[in-house]
Amino acid sequence: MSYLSEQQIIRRKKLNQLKSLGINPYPSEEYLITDTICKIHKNFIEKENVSIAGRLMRLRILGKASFGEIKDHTGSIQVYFTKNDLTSNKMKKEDVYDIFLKKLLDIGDIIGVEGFLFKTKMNEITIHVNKLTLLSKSIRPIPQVKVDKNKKIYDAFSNVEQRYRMRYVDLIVNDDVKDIFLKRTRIIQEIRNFLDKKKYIEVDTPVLQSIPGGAIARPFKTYHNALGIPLYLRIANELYLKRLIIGGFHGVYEFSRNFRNEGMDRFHNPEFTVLELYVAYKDYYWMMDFTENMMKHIFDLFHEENHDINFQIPFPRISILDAIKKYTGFSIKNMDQNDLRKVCQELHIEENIKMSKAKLIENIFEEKCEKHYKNPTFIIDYPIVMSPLTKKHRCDNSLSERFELIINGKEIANAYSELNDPVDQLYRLKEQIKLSEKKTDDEFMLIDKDFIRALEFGMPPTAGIGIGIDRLVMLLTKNKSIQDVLFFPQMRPEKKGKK
RNA sequence: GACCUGAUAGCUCAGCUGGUAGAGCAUUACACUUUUAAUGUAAGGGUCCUGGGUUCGAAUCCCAGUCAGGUCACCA
Repeated sequence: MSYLSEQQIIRRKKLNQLKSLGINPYPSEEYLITDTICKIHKNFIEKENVSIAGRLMRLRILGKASFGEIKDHTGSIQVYFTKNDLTSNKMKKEDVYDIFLKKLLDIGDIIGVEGFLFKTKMNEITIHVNKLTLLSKSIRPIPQVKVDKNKKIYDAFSNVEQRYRMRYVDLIVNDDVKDIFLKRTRIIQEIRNFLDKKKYIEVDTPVLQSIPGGAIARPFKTYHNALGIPLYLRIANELYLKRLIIGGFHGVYEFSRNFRNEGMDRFHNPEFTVLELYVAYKDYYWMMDFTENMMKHIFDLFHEENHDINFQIPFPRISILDAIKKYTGFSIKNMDQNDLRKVCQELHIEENIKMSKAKLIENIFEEKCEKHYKNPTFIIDYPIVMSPLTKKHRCDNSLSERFELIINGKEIANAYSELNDPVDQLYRLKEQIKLSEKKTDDEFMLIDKDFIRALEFGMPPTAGIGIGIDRLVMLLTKNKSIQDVLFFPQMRPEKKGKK
């Protein structure tokens, strides 16, 4: 047990005093609530009796009367206690105010109050409490954030490390944090509704995979004891959704938690959420139209009023080669690796002999072009070498039928006409391995032969898309770090001995 | 992985060129029956992130480490 602070010791003493007075600080009975705080504010009726429960956020004791503030999941309300009127179960009336309320109750405790509504002379809706019930004792002090009339915040609980490590405290104390996560949930619900209305089927596919496919990334590795085999946490679910399209589903989607064992920064968490959608008999042009409509629907519902991004449709469609030409002056079509390296040198972009054509082109685009696309823009027709799971472009063998949606200079979605030629697919995956083996010989660069087998049975022409949900939520809530849109972002373990 | 910045009371922070640690809120005690950043008086509360070093003396200077944030690198 680590050392306890003075305040923790005091609260533990109070806990024992409560018990010795016959008050259970953690009662098990249901507590009957008649109203939420939000409802009381909306439908105020003078003298109406109410019963609510929540966390005591503030307590101002002024002699024989006191004011407090109680917060539930819908809001906060002022409560008023007087020595004459306050009662509680299992306690003599004369002790309730002087001992229970004044000495044993703490800010942070979860309490239930019954009483009638009135307005103070400051015109604030308040509950005149007749009966006070302790529902859960808090033995650790919460940060005291104060807000004045002008909504100015004092002593905000603002240490980011503590906020992420103790998100529960962050949520108790910082109201705007909860709003971000409620919005995240509503965005996901709205996307789900949109897809369900189109009769696409929400599915679950394996998180534990023996061959981590569908992307190139370092996976997390684990081990199945009974089977005696290594398993990997999925880096993508793409190959499984395509198997379902082969199996006859016309459209499938999954909000996929993916795991990648790579660096972390404000855009990358080791686990993150992607919406993957695959629709049979469609191509990437159709998918662009679809994406535009879905995004517009979501933006109309959720974007902040003062957003400086213009979400008007249609979104411009620009080929990646044109984008590069526009922002660098170089026409890189048909360039080989050597030429591309020269271009990189001239543009002062890092390059080396080990980088593939695909990597070099990607670097040029990311360094010189991506940041210019603030408003939603489709970047289309990526060179085929960059896209091993994508169909060759119908008009140009060197290109693929792929697009990315860029918003605010960041990739939000990645989509293509899915490659359904099993022979070509096998060839391209082998090429991919050749390229990557130059850099690393990690064992996870295996070909998913079952996926090739599935393709051999025939996959309809299919359009697929992956949308980065975390980044979408960041965009719509105007947060600059992925950690702010994840309840529990990944952190290194805390030091031992920390209180 | 590299560089920059930071870590002091429960929370938010101050602490100068080295001299045994301060404020506000919170806590404790007293007063106060309409407060709302309640007020007044008094009190308590610290592994100054950890470990070394320099020094008569280190929160402060130096070295190493831990954790966090930022920038870059990595990342289809």
